[in-house]
Amino acid sequence: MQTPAVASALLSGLNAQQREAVLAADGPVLILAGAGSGKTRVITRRIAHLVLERGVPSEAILAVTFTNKAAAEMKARTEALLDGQALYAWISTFHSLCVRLLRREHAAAGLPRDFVIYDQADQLSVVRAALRALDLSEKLHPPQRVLSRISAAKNARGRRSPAPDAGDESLADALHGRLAARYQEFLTAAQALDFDDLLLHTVALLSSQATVRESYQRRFQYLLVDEYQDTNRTQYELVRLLSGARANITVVGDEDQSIYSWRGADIQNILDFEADYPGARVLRLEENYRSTQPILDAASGVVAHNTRRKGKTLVAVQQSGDRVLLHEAADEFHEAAFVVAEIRARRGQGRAAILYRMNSQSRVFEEELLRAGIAYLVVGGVGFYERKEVKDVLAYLRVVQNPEDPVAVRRVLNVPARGIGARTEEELERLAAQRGASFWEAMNAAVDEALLPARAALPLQRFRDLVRGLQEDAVRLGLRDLLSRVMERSGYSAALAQDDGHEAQDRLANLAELLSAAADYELREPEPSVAGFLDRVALLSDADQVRDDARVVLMTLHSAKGLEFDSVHLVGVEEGLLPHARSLLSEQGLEEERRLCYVGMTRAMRKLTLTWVRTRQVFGQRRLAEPSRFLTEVPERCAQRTSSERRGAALAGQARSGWGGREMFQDRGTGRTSPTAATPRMSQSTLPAPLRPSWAPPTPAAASTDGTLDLRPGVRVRHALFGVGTVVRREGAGDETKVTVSFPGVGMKRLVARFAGLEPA
DNA sequence: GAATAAATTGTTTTT
DNA sequence: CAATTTATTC
Repeated sequence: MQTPAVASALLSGLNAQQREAVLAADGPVLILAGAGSGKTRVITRRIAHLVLERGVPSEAILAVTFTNKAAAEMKARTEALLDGQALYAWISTFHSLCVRLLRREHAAAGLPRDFVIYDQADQLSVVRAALRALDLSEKLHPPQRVLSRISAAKNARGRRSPAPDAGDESLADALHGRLAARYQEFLTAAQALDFDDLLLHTVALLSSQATVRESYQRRFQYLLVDEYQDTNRTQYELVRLLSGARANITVVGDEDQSIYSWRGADIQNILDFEADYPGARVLRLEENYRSTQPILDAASGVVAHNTRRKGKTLVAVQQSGDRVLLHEAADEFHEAAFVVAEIRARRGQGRAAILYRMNSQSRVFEEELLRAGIAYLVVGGVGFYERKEVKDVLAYLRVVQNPEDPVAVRRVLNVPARGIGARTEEELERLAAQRGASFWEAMNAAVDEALLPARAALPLQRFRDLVRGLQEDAVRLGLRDLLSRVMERSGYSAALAQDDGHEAQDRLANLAELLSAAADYELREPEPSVAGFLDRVALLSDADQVRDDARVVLMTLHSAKGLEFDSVHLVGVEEGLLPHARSLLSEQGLEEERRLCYVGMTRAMRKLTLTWVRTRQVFGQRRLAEPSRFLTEVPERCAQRTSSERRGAALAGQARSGWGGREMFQDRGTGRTSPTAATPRMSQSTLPAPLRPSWAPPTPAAASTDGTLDLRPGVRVRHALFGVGTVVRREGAGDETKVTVSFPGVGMKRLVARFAGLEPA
């Protein structure tokens, strides 16, 4: 029913295996897609094929990925194939799919309409509260461990994966049971769902409510799941429930890239697919388009040492290429110097990545890059939305939306300092427990019934008035304006503005950036809302920060999955680091580390370098390091070895000599840029520029600044953070214009007009 | 109650 | 080593 032209366009440039995958008939399909085998290409073309040639309405298609970035890319690439036809398919992450579903069906799911999502930091405060309630010490029960046990228990009920440490004493189990119960009570009281709950509630909804289940099964006739090897048990069930008896399900995955078992991912899901979905077709994509043969040989050589795998043979399309460079450095500083020198030498030859096992390894590389005047982007670590000031202001937003959220309330109760101390807080917690009321209710009672001395009650009352006032504002203001109001009325920005230290300035800049992000969201989203913004922020992942225009990117091996770079530098390839010491306890742990190494190596398109050091500073002490066992698994025929005495030293010298320049540096985590004149120290300094996560297309440059704004001295202007002020002085012209503005109650501020976002007042 | 100084303590990976 | 928690002073 379609023209042959379209059909051939969809299949052009595909190999036989890929075509088969695109054209596969209805029913369950498992695509074992090796690294770099054109997996996304196959998925997008399959969707387009369903729509264009099989006449499937696009809204009947559901595609699930693990990161927002992957979802955005899949959507964009599919749209490009549809010849202008609108795409109504749901393409999203597991977690946003669940949020979307639960918000629509909150009544059937038995959830409050405005439930909030707790991220890990929030979860940890809940665990601490549970420990306090049961009078247990954090020393004996590290909140982090408690949390992972709770999470494991929540997901483990059922078929596979026996409880993680089954040999535990029943006493400890009982204790954990009580902790888990308390934890869940607190979440319910706060009308909050954690990441696990999002999935679990969706599964519960679909399995208990036949009408709801059937309506979605009817709607989603075709289901595609990416990175199937990383699904956990709950995600597995969700997929099963949605695919129904029809089972038009296509899953794509690679058991060699399963690296999230510690988060509950069950490699068995992909290994058992054929048993779970009888009659499944299994297709293999074994032609690699990304890497050169030596890189592939090296990576395959490593992963071949694993036993639990289906096994496949990847063949590179690009036959020739440089050997893999294996480099030994004296210490981490030499290692960084060597890597940076390499990156510098390959400047102009595409994107480079520095991949490491843990975030703390990034620092030395950042310093070296800074010194060399090379712009870079650090993904993960302390991300933008994890910064204190950002979390604080967002917590205000949460309180305004839902004052029953005690984690948020207690976070901002005394921030900035307003005379509500630990004593008062404890008193309120006790009162809440005693009356079986929420923290917020207890606070109201304390104020209204004068249960506390005036000295404590007065600031509490002022805090309550603040929240109530903001709640009124929330009714009429948009997100950005509300946020701005929060910063202003809470005194948060004023408190920061009074402190003229470096740090406070950076924080102000971050808040300005948060405002930009909010404005950006409002502009882009068809139906912007406070809840929607908070949802999005909570579900943002590190990998979402990766911007395609960053030439040098630093990140963990985990974050690198699904990405590719012209050159990859896998650093710290040492025993205890990769494989990590904590994973050596079990054979499975070791195998996962090996897969991690494999994932890192296969990110490289043309050039791969593995480095390790002889000594490394750990615990603040210099330790001897040992080359990773994985290095011995790299076949010698595709390797070239060097060490820091020779080439590294020479290149390092070169790197040091080439200082300075006028490069733009990208700041950690946020991807914003700031001009730096070769500052030898690490700089957190920033100028506000719109935060633009990679899943959002760039905004047209037009409506950003208004050059028309009159900034002569005496003019009154409004600033998002500082409120209304009077221009005192103006310097420079055009983009360089700087103004000094006097804000009552804040003081004099010198602002770059282009970035300050001033409005006439 | 808040701001500083001192001490302690822990480091995998994260939707 | 750095980041966070705890003691001390104002």
